[in-house]
Amino acid sequence: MSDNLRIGELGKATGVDIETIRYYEKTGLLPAPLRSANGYRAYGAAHVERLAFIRHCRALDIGLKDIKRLLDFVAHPETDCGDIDRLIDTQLIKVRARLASMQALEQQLSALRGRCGTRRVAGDCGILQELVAAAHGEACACHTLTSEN
Amino acid sequence: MSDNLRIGELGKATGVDIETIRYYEKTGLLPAPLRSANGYRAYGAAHVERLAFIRHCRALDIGLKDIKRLLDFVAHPETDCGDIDRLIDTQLIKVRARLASMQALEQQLSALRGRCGTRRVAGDCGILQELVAAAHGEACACHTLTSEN
DNA sequence: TCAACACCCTGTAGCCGCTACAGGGTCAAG
DNA sequence: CTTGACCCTGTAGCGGCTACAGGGTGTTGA
Repeated sequence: MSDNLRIGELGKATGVDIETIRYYEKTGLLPAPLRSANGYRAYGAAHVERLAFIRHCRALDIGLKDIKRLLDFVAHPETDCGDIDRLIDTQLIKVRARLASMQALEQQLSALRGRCGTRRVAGDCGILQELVAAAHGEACACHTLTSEN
Repeated sequence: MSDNLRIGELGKATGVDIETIRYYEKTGLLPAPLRSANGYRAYGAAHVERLAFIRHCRALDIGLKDIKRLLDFVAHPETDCGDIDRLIDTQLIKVRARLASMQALEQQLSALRGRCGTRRVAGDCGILQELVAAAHGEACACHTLTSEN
């Protein structure tokens, strides 16, 4: 049913941009499909499935290399699955760390926005003053924030 | 006092990598310093200040272009400060949007991790099964999550 | 005296995950 | 027979660094 799709149709079916699909092919993430007589790519159901999987993982912010690893696991179900746990764990740790630093960031920024007075020129701007001052202050919370990621 | 610093010293003083400092110079964010007789860059107090400001803004995840704009405001205090408000506002909106999608992400991932059973091969892995299934499911929350940023 | 070492220089290429062209071909409808 | 939507390849660019290669400088200690 979902056979012999052209790239645009595959894109619509999975919600992935055409250029991105070609990029995935180039990097080996999505196998090169057959070609129809005119040279157009002709995708089958397996491609739809695989691309949907990729997109789902990307939505989970999993890197392309890790997605490749996961796809290898799918292809070789006899492998030890502990690696999958670890992959997801690592991902979770990464995400939580970023989450924490984003929260700190949000605090800083909304505090900053609160500094804006009613003056109309940059010289009197509370935000700017705060930014300049904070760049000096060693006690600023965001200085411990930089060694994230 | 903090005059005639070499690039390594400036780096230490501000916590910015040497290569990054040179990159900032190349992109015009940090003005090119004088050179000492041997051709080494010789930084002054103004550079320390400016670089600290840049670093602080980067910690707030403000883009280099916007930092340039802020520095222009600092240099021209007579400008209308409404633009600064708007810049910070935009930044805050960006950060909050990302924060929300990161939170959704964290939920997804920790749910995923919970799916891991005690099986030892990838074929039985609950995480992998969930990922494959979720890629199909249109009802999956993370599909609405992709149009973030 | 001279070798080891830390530091500096320029320039270029690579990272990730796309995105945006340029410059062409294919094909169905009006 | 022309318009327009779609497809092709290939390359370059984005942001914000990071990592070389291939060289020079300057201090320290054997």
